[in-house]
Amino acid sequence: MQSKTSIKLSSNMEDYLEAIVMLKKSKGVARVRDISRLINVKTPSVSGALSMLAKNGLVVHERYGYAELTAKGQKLAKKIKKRHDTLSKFLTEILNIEPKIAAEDACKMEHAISPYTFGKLTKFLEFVKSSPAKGKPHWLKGFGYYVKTGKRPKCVLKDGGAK
Amino acid sequence: MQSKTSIKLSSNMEDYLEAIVMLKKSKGVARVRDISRLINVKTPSVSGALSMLAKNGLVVHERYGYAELTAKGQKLAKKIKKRHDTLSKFLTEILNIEPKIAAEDACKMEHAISPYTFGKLTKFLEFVKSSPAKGKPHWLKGFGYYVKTGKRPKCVLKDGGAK
DNA sequence: CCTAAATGTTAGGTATACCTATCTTTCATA
DNA sequence: TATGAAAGATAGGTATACCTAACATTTAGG
Repeated sequence: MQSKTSIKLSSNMEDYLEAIVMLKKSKGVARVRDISRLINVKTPSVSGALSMLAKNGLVVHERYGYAELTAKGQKLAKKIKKRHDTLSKFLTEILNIEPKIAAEDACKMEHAISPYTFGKLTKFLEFVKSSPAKGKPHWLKGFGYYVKTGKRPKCVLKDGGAK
Repeated sequence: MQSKTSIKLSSNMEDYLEAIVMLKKSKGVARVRDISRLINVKTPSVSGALSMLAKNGLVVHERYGYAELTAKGQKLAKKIKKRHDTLSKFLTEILNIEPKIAAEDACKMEHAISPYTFGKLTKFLEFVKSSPAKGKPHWLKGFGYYVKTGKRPKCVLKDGGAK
């Protein structure tokens, strides 16, 4: 029926899906109560969300039972998680934001990023990580210094020429 | 009444505020019809939004008249615009995303970014722009090369040592 | 095994943010 | 200056995403 192309889920529904994944990983099962605590809503909201997700073929949920992802749900959840992780990594590793704030912001921003921009961000992180420097590349350390002191680091090697 | 501290506006209301600013700048006045066209909603939605914003003291709107920002509305709008511009600049200048896509993504992401993260992003752009190199710093050109070719640029100056 | 607390569901209500249909006002111009 | 088209407002409807209150089921201790 509605399983033709890749479903477009609302931010909220994506959050529920993410919560289920996290709980399965951490507790083995995803219960309504735990989902509600995780995303700070009351249990009736979770019940409603689960029937929504079930209607979309992403979740299986028997009355009074656990929430389980279908294959389709898992596939979607994996995409969502990747987006979250990439954004989170960018915030912590590039912008030097504390993990707690980064996690919060990633949670909100992950719903707003387009596949194209996600791709570019992924490439950017790849590029930074592939630096031949051990740990952070030189310029990124320079950014840390700039944030701390408000001044650019002394230029050991002038960054001028090169195509 | 509710004008005590800085108002927390919904993403949608922020969009209306932005639209008013843009129209004032481009056309001199902000009409309901133009707002509706700009953010792709019907005129009754704009009417509703304007009374909402008026109730919050951000906009003055006489029946059948133009929408005007109050001082408070202008202050808020300026903040929102800055957030938008910063995000947009990051997407275009750092991630090399085409202006059109960048604008769309910035529109969605700007509502999700926290003040803290916004601050860091601002600093990051500052840092990049303050590079002694003419134009983009060397490492950023390297990223462009990496996106195009999938390979790291030949390291003219080995990026290894340095604190 | 049975009951009380925890958990889950259902029903019904609120707020946001849209929409269409209909009515009112404004304004350009014939 | 009268009028019809454009613009704006209002009324009423839909969908999402919450909530509280009340009811049902499960489960863990006594």
